[in-house]
Amino acid sequence: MEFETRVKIAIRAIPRGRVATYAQIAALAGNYKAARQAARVLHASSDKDRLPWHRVINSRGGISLPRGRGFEEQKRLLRKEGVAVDRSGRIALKEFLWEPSPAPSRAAREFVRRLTGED
DNA sequence: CCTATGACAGACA
DNA sequence: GTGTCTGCCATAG
Repeated sequence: MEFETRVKIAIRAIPRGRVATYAQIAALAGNYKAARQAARVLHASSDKDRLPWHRVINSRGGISLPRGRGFEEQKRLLRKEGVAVDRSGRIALKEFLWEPSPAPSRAAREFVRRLTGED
C-alpha cells in the first residue's frame, strides 16, 4: 500500500475533539521521518478525501497554515468540536493530543483471558 | 537518472 | 518567546 494511502487512513482515525501531529501521522503511516510528506498529502488532498484535516497540527502544538490561508478555518473547526485553540493558534497537547491505544499484545490478551476465565 | 517541492521537526543562538 | 539552519523523504516532472 502506498504511503499516501496510509497517511489518509491514519488521519481518518483521529477521533473528534483530539489532534495529532504531522510526525505522529507519518509514524502511524510507517515512516516516522516523513512528517513533511504527511503535510504534502494534506496540501494536495481535496475535499472528496473526507479527511479531518483540521485535526493535524505541528509538533509545537500549533496550526501550521498561515493566516488568511486556512488558519482561521482550522481554528474554527477545532473549536467547534471542543478543542481549545488560543489566539496564536496553539493547542495544549497535554490535553488534546490523540494517544492511540496500542493493539493488545498476544500476551496481554492471554493474561486477560485467564483473569476473566473466558475463552 | 536528476531536481524541485513542501500545512515538518529538532537543534541552536 | 523568535528566527535561522539543516536533515528529512515521498512524489511529480
